[in-house]
Amino acid sequence: MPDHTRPPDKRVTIYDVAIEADVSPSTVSRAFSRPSRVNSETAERVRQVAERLGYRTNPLARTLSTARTHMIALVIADITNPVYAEIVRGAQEAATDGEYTTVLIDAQESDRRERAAIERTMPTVDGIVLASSRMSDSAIRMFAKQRPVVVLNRAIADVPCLVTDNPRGVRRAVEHLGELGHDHITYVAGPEASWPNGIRWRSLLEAGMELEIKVRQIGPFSPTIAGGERAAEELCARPATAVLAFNDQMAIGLIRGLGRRGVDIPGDVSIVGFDNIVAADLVTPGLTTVAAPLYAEGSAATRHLLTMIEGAPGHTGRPMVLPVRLVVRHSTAARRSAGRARPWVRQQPAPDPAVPAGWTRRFP
Amino acid sequence: MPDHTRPPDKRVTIYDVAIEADVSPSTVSRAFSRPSRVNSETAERVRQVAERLGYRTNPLARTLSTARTHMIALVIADITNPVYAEIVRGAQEAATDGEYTTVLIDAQESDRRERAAIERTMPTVDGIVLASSRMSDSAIRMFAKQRPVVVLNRAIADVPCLVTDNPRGVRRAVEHLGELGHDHITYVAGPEASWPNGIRWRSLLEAGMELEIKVRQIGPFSPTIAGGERAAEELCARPATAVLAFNDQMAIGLIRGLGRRGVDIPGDVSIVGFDNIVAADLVTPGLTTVAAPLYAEGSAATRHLLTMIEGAPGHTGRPMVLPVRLVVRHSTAARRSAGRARPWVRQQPAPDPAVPAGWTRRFP
DNA sequence: GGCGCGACGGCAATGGGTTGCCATGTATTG
DNA sequence: CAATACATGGCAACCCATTGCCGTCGCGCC
Repeated sequence: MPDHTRPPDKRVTIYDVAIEADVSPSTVSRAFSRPSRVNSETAERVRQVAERLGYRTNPLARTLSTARTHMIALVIADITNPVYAEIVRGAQEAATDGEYTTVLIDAQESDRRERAAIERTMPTVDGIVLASSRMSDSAIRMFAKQRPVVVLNRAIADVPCLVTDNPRGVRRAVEHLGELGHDHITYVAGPEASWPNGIRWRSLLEAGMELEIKVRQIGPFSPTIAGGERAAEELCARPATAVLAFNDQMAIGLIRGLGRRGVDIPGDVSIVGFDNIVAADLVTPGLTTVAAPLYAEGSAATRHLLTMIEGAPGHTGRPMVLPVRLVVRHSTAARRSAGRARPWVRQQPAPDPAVPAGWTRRFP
Repeated sequence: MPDHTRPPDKRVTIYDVAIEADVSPSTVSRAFSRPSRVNSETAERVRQVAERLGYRTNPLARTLSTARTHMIALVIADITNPVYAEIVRGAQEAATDGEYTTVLIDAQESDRRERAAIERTMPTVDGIVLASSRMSDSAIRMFAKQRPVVVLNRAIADVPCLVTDNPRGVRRAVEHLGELGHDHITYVAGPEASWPNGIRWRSLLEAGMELEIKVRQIGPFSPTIAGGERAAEELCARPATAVLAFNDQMAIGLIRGLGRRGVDIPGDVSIVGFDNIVAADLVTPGLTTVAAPLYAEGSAATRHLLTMIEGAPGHTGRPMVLPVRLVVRHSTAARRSAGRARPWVRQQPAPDPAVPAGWTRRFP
């Protein structure tokens, strides 16, 4: 029969179980945390009593003596960017498998916020996965000294890193554009603090060199749709026939921004993005983009972090690299004219179909 | 000068500060946790010593005696659904303002996972925000007995709830469709375990009754783009001229699924969604949808949770309700013919523009 | 029989703040 | 001036599980 005497708000502790099972609290503790250290019959009895009393080990108390919280922090640059959804999922799955809980930190693309949040959270987590950090290398190294850290999408000496194969991704994109007859590619840059931004540009320089395709850069712009739309403005001043955007959100912004100005995609300009977010398949035209195994990124980074927390040394040589692939959709096409890039023909943009008065056209 | 004698791996505790400041540990503790309880000069001195020694209060230790972890759990149905991004952001912002840390739990649309994750996390958080829970009312009530809980997008008696004004949203959508000449609306249902799904359908019934518009329902389907595409198949068997989808993702799936079958949107069918996710503005045609103040939802729910954690009673009357508004884009239009719904003219779907051989057409 | 060893379980310290209660000293009030 | 109130700070118990160390006991071996 259930125990109605004990006030229900009082937690059951190992001491309660100890009294009931007629052993010492340490035995109860050991019965759970190191069963091999106690006679199996005793352990069984303790477990039964614990069950009967509804004992649940208090993770907070455990934390205090073991100095392990069984929590990890996952820091992402911008939760609004759908790339992170799959990364988060992969990380959570891996963490849960290892009996760890994930604390998500959204840095909102801000170095300052990121640092502040990590500093606040650091004491309560056993390790950190930094996905696309905007902090400086030295800041990251500092954190890495205090806790196990795995860095995603960035290579930093002496810190375990996991990156996608940006050079190959860029190379594939450039080859693709080259095959379509493009001999100039404009890179639309994302945040300067973003490591992938740097490596993508450098990879583009290199690929351009090898394949004899001229490259140039505009930006930086915010890595968002709005950022891409701003880039579209700028691009109008210096037209291009092929564009490689830092990420899909910017590429989508470009498609929209250029589209509104009457530029035909892919007729006038071919556009390639990075990430293969869901929306890449939703815009018109569908966006050609370099896809990365997002789920695997989150999962692998987290698994590696957990081994480090368990005491493994942490893979600090060259970064582990994950493969990418080019997904071709409809935002890229053969170059229309073989001559020099000519100013775009400004067509009349399609007029906005009438909307009943009184209805909001766009949500601000 | 810095202290080089103390081993660097040893944390500075209140005891160290106490000795150095020549007060008792309790005074140090109070200097930080209840400054009013100690002379301001003493407090200042303690703070300076603490600063000099690099003391940082250990949240884990605090946790053990106060039984407050200063963490809350935010449970969302599917991190892949962009609606949650803004909700998460609002929640995080509010939590951070209140010095709380957020643990994100992605239930992956599964009742079972959701329960399991909450049970695991419960002991380490002070409260829970349930955004679009798929659990049963009774399960939620059970959790609510153990910890402060605020429920988002759902109304449950005796549990503080926050909902958006679904009836009004539906009403607006129906009025809009009515003005466009539609006299039949098909509701494409989402998960049965989703509360908004139920209320939206009921609201539609009611609005239809009042405005003399016939309604019917198909589904349920998964609340994803894929789900919407499946719904499109089914819809082809029983054509409609106006569709209200459970959410934007399904609506987008419908647009694509129907589009592929040569159905003209909005010419043949008008489609309205819910949520106003970013992608609603990206698809062609742009999706008319009912927008909710997502950031405010997350923020308000969290703020309310924090007051409950601080001891406030929790608003358990009728749920608090947040306003919505209809965002009209291009997926809705005047009904083409005034007669009965006629079978759709199956146009030839636009052929897929050629793609260089060897390139992946779509990322699986 | 004597010695050594392993299995088992208990004691008590530990982790780092928090807080109820009491002691002291100062300020206020009648 | 006595009496009460308040401000301040210390003591020690407490939160709860973990773990190093030690004692006991039984068994096996020489």
